[in-house]
Amino acid sequence: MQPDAAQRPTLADVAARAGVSQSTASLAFSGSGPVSAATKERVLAAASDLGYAGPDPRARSLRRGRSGIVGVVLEERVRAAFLDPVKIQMLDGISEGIAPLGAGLLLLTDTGEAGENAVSIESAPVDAVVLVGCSPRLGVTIEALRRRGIPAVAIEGDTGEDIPEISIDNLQATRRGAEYLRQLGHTDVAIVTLPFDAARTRGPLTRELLESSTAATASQRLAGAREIFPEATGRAAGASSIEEGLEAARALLADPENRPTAIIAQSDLLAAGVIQAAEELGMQVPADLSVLGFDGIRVDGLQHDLTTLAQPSVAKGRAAGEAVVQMLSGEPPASRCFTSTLHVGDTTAVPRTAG
Amino acid sequence: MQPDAAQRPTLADVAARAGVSQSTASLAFSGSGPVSAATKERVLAAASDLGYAGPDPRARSLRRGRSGIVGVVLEERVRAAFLDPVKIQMLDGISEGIAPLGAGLLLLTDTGEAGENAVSIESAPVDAVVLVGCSPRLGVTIEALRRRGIPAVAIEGDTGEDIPEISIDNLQATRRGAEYLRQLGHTDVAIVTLPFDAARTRGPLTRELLESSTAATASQRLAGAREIFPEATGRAAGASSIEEGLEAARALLADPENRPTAIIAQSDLLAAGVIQAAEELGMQVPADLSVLGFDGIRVDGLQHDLTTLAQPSVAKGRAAGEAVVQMLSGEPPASRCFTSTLHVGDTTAVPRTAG
DNA sequence: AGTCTAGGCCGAATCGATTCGATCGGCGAT
DNA sequence: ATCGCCGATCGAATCGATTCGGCCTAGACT
Repeated sequence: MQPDAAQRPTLADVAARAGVSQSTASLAFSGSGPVSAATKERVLAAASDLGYAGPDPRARSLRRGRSGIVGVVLEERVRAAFLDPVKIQMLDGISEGIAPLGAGLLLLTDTGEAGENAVSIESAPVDAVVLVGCSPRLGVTIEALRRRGIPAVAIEGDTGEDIPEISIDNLQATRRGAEYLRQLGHTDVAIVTLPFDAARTRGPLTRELLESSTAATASQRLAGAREIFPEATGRAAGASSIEEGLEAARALLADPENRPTAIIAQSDLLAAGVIQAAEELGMQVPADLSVLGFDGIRVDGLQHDLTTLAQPSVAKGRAAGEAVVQMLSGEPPASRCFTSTLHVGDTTAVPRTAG
Repeated sequence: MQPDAAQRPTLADVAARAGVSQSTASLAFSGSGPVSAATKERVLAAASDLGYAGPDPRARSLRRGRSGIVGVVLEERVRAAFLDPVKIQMLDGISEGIAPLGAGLLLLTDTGEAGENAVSIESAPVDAVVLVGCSPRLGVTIEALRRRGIPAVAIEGDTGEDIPEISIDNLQATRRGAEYLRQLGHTDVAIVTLPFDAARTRGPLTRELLESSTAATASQRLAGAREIFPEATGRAAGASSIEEGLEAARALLADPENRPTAIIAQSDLLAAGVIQAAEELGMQVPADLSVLGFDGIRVDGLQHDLTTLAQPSVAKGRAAGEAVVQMLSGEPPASRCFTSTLHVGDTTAVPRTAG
């Protein structure tokens, strides 16, 4: 084993030294039971002598059946989530929402890869989890949680199950944004979407791709756009990032003869990439190309005030955290749907009349 | 208990149904032992029938002595850490560094408040922890970890113990920045520091405050500045935030007759606050006041290109994660010290010659 | 053909604490 | 004075899995 095989003292050792039974010693620590002040002090003194650091959380949680940990399932590498301001805001909100529990936040990813020693969703000592983001693997994850009997709440995920969902008006919001573009006079609009499937397939919006979609957010936002522009096509990005937006937009704008006058991006980061691509090609935003984002974050380094659909990310996280608290206290949790607002910045304008 | 008292199946149930012993069933799951393919399949089938979701992580970690979780101790509320870009970058690096473990990342705070059910540093099922940031409570925390026998690595914390430390050249870097200010011609320089003590005392840099300092980072950076400007004084902020920088700078610039020509802020966020305060007072940066930051992050909304000491935050986190991996595999971990570089932006200039 | 070997499986101890039910004085009430 | 009750404490079962040592049997080697 470990080189420092010097056995750490256990509650039994402490009890023995204090001359009380193990059960009494336990009571002295947890405080959940009648113990005389004198005895308690004696136990604490013995613990101090022995360098006992308090009950082992592993044993405690085995016995109690609760670990005091809430899992947060991110759909991607932790690193990627940290780079996404929306995720950070949600995490922030979640941490605020579960504060009354005093529980820790365990970051997990939904990649499906489970190493030998790895802590995955299938095997993490959590009392509840919050599913963050529209992960394509949602179904599998939920099934695993159900089997383990772990309560869950989803943020932006069409679970189709009995787990509460915290969402926003993806379809209506996008429709509102699209409508704004139409009012400005746009008719030729392209879309850069979030990933649709588990493989995060990048490329044109083929019918197969859409039909195989497991990502509700991307589908809903697309549907909202198509209620206004039924013919609109575009490309799916491999993630919500500036880089992916750049790549998708390069493809959409490749042919100078045949460019849309506006691009609807399903996230602000994608929108930032789109703008970058347009400027690379010598186009001006919004004169030559209007760009609509989604999220309402500030994109670092972006010189524009993005026209976008601002969603209350922190509030979503907080609501999810509160739902967790409710579930753990036995109350039936409620789903909630928040509303996004259209922020008009300087990346949208009347289209330049085509020649 | 829980309303869903329908007992979840245990390994024993699975074993019984498969007609094998519990030990064999365990082997079938963990794969660490000789089990015939047929038996293994039978066990797995039984598990599937019963809806068994795999070994309970709580029991497993009690027996194995490892939880597969690495704790990250933040010196403040999780929320605050999420708002600090430096922290996020470090988290990012840590997650990258511990990737080979496949371990989860548990976010913990070092506030010392331990509620009834709360998971604190004293009682979290972690295999190791990374102490992030220069928490004034470091000593107490480390003592608790030592008693529990949990290996730790500190980022920016003078532990004075045998735990490895990942740091940067705080003193030398600040001296370099201060030297640059002196070369520009500044002689009257004030300093806005990070908190020195557990109470995060805000206010003038009194001798008592400095002597009671438990925060190495603040002390080192101050020492570096004073090697160039021995007489420099200033104020301690209550945290690394724009708000705190604003408040400290308001005090330092309160008297129009007696203003420094430059302010050294111990973080970029503080520097942003300083700039804001100066502009509030009608001063121009850098014409009326030079401002030097520390960190090298991009501060959202800041219109300046801050002159600052850029530190490799991600690399620090990654190094810490790697050190954790080493410690858990028994190797003696090594401390590392990274180097910061002076980035000259547009917030520093030759001082306006005093009347 | 006899013995040795090793794979495959089982029993039981163990990890460290929590908690239910029982025991035992001592004290207030009748 | 006695009954009953309550607070303090103890014993022992329990949480759910891992793992060490031992046993059995079939195949291999001489």
